[in-house]
Amino acid sequence: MAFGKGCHLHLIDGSAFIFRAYHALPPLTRKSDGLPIGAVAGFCNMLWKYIEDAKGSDAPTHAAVIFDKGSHTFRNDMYDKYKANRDEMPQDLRPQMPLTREATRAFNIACEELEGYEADDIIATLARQAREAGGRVTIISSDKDLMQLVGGGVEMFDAMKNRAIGVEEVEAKFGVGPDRVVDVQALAGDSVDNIPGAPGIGVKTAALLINEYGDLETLLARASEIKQPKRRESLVDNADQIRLSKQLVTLDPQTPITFTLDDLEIREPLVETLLDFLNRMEFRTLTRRVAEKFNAEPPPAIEITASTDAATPAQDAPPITPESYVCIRDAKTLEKWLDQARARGWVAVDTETTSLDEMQADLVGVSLCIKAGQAAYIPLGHSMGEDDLFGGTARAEGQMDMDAALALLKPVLEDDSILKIGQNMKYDFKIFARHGIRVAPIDDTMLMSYAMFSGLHNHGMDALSDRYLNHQPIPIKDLIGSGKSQITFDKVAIDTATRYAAEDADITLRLWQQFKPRLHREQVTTVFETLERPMVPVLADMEMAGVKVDAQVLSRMSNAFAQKMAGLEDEIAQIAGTPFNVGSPKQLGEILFEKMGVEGGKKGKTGAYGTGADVLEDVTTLEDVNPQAAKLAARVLDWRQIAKLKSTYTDALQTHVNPETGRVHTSYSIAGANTGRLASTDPNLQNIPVRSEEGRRIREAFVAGPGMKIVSLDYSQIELRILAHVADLPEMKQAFKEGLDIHAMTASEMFDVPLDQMTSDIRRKAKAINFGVIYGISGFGLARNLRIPRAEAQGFIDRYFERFPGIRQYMDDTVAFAKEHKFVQTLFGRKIHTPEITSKGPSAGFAKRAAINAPIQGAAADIIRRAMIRMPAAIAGLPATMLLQVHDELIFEVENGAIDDLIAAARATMVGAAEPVMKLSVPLVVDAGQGASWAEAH
DNA sequence: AACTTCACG
DNA sequence: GACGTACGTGAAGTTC
Repeated sequence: MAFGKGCHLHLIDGSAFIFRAYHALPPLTRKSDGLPIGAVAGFCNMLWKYIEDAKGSDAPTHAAVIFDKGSHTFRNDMYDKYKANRDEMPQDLRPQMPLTREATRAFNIACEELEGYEADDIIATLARQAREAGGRVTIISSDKDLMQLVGGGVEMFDAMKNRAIGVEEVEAKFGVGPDRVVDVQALAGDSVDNIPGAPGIGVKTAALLINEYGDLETLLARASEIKQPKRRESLVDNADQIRLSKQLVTLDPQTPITFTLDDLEIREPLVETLLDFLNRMEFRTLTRRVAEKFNAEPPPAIEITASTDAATPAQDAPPITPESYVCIRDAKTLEKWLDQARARGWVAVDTETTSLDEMQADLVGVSLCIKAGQAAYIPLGHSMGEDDLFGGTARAEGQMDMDAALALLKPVLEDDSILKIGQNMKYDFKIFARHGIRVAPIDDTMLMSYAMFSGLHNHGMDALSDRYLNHQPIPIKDLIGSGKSQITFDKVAIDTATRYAAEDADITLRLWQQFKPRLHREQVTTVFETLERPMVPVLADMEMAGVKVDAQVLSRMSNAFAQKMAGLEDEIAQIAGTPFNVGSPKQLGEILFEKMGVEGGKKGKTGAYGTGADVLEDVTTLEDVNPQAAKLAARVLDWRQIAKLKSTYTDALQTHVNPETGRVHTSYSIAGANTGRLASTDPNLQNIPVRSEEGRRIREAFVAGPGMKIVSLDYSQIELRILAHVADLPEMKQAFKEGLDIHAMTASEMFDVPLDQMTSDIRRKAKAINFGVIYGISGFGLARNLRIPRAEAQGFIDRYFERFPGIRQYMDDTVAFAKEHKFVQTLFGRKIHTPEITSKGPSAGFAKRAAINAPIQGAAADIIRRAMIRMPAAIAGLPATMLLQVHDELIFEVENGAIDDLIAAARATMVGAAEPVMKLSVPLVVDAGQGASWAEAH
């Protein structure tokens, strides 16, 4: 079809795709030969996503990917410094360039480039031709240099933000229409491309001038009339340079291309060619996806031969074949399998249940694996798929009696000489514990992965299997469905369940065989054995104990909150002049910043006004300017606080009270947070309110049983103490040894104020700085936190570094270490990987601060883990139970008569938790509290 | 499912 | 001249 009216041309900025892919991904290499391949992988994924996304109602009729060719263009002949400040192309990107062209052709998309011209010029030429032919054009790019082309049927599309860029967006960015963009760019220049422009004039000023004088030539002609001396001189003195800049930024719409628009017509991918290319690149996931999409058979995976990578599955491991798994239906067969486990000394174990909540889940079956490929499933609680006449479910045929099977399993699961291997063993541990079996000893592939790879990827079975076994397990959704029609596992047919469940045990064993030797190579065996694995029984016991929560107290609070909210809603509707959903930030933003005319509303990346608490607090100060809005903001803040307390706490907590135990049982994820911290879920009991008076009252509902009290012990300033130790800060260490107020001491050092003349405001500032340092301080962040000018904040930081030179050293050393090794380490050897540390752009800043914070937050996490692991022995014999951990705090339930003993024993354990492996140069201090509720104990 | 907001250390 | 930043989490509600 000839290009013409009604046609729609997509032009993809290929170089932008490549660089985005390169910087977004870690430096991946092809497994078989180590060829750098990350950018190609990202590029292919982006192209694939583009193709999928472009299939909508506004689908293109023609499309092409346009690349830059070489680095020398006609602009270099005009100006030899053009793009001269660009870094050389990274070494590992260079060999990927031709592959991106090959990839484009493999997807059967037109692929064009032209010697001596930039991709932007070709795009300009094609856009012009398409417009002249009466068609429409969409440029897939967010490059500002292309914005001059927008308008009259040409628009841009930012594929990352999923956002169209039309005339309005261009005007928002440059302050002028697309036809004057080059004038503004000529004046403002561009440090990235080394366009000189007019010194001292940026986009804002340039737009102002162009809007006033109409265009660049008029402006330059009348430059002498400009009042501001700086601007006038800059324009008068640099007129030639500005004209040159304009030539440099203006795209050439007449490049001598040798193809026509008709050549760019959309073509279906040639499936075989495409799959062959993807397979040669060894992109497993994408190959599979593409094959699935076209219902094609994926080509046989490339054989990996010359690899020393431990990720290569053992040569002798048979392929994973779910059809070969055994279903154990009688005692004799089970005994045979258990004998195998006894003979080998290990067995991989996995349980299937009816729920993810271990406290409510019923056991449905157990799977075992004793050797890669040799796995079995023991169905124990399967029912018929359909309900019977009486609304109950009949037990499925061919299953062992549950008690009989567990009686055979128990001696093996509790046998000291047989290692039980699991993936996320805490889950199975709890299931078995509810049947009177304490599984030990254990290994856990999830925790092994966490010890070795924290920060690199998550540690779920699907991710590990895909990554380390090159195998995608049967998705659970295939068995039980999803959403409303989801069924419980006991309803799954036994033969289907056998394939799924035994596969999990098989995968777990294979992962374990691969990980076990690698723990040593990665030098994290001690971390795994002293900080990860022992947490499993400790946390399982805490979770099973649960904490008593008085639902009546919560219910009363919920009712009170509901009344208060209703009152506030009425008041808010009245101030706004119209009722609206107060819980909708979008509606609130529109009312505040449009209807009520509050100025300075800032839109986020989705185009919605920000209405966070800090923004609303600023609005409340506008009493004189806009009293109605100030009042509205204040009421909304009140409403928000109560709504949060009600929905997240007083309402939700009630639903988490277990009907059998009358207590709330959280679940801790051991491998959730990168730094070694735990995370609490379902419900999260690590973020129960405390900072506000109203919120703190929720803790009154966390109570002790009759004759008992809640006891709380928390580390005082543990992260600052660790910082003082690792960064070697003599003044701070001394202050901790003397038991001084550390924030007051910091303030005194920094602001030269004697301790006896300290004010709370100065101390507050020092406290914010102390925290800031732990987080990888920046002037901007501190300024925002303290609500002071940025320059002042920067002054504080400079002074802090001057007074505590060890800090700067620590930060520099940590970042340098991270850059060299791609991980950082805690005092106890825990590794936290920081793959982003070498990336460019904003993510580099994030990675840096995370790298600075991780060893400190991580060491604190290590220390409380050590205390928790020792705690059961330390308090054995006392009528006390450890219930909760909140990062630096442990909460116990203790009989009244044993409170002092408990505090003494637990405090000693916590204070000495770093020893004997680590002798800190600062003391650890533990504060204790007690009471009828958590509110009183804290 | 993504985004925004807000609770904690 | 402009941009975009404090570290680590989980849950609820709205919007698409």
